[in-house]
Amino acid sequence: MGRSPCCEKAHTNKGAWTKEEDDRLIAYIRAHGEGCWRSLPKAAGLLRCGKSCRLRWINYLRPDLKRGNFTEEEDELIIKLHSLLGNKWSLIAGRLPGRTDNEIKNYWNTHIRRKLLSRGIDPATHRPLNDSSHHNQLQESPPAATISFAPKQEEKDNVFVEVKDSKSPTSERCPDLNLELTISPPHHQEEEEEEEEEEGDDEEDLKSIGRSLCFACSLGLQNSKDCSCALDATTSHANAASATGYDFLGLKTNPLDYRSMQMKLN
DNA sequence: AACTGTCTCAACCGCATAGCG
DNA sequence: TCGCTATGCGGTTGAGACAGT
Repeated sequence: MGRSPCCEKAHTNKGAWTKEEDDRLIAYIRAHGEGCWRSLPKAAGLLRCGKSCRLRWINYLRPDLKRGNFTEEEDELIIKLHSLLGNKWSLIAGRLPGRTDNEIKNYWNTHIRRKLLSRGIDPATHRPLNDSSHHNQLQESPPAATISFAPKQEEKDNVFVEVKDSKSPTSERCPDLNLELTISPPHHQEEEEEEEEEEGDDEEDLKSIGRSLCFACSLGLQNSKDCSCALDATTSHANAASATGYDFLGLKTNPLDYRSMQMKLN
């Protein structure tokens, strides 16, 4: 037995939305706000399931959507974020105000994938296509654990961003994406990659995380009494702040800021 | 003009998980 | 603690637009 359907399919419309349906949905959300998607269709007089309403609103009707071509800067940001986060489209969308996860996912699949391939880069792994030394990592989702991206030329003398993700194909300790950022001096990426190919188990992941932050800090509890960072308190806590996403990629915003956006309804 | 192949993107589907009683 | 429901997410599909022949 499968799970029961999310709605009474016999009495719901499917497919493209009509102008009238859009108007009804917009009018209802303006009056009552988002939420209660299950009951919304009935209340709004729509013959749609709640999921469909939610998707239509989020991906198409929301007033804060940009709805234009992606800029070159957005392209590059998406590529960087994808190399760090993998196919976590909603997290990526959280970094691109006015863009939806669906839009970015489509754009990735239709444009950016091709762009990377034309550059000779595997869009799944963000490594050179002919880089056979990493063939074991050729998979649909990029290796989300311990990903580093090389700084651009002009960034090489600056800090180097390294991401530790405890949810990865090789370590499934935590059910939620838990990005832990550390900032360290520039180092030799090649060396580290070789080292990690040999390690590759949870214990080693934990060790490498522990080098930068204590457990409390890695959870974002940098003011906790449990903090036991051996490192200089100031710098380690600055790192912890970056781990919680305050300055992720220099954007200084909350990773999920779009979710907390106030609806700007007229 | 008609046909065919390709591309794009809105929408759907199913699963995971948070929240609640 | 358990079971159920609602919501969110990522993968996939398919209709329509467009380009090429």
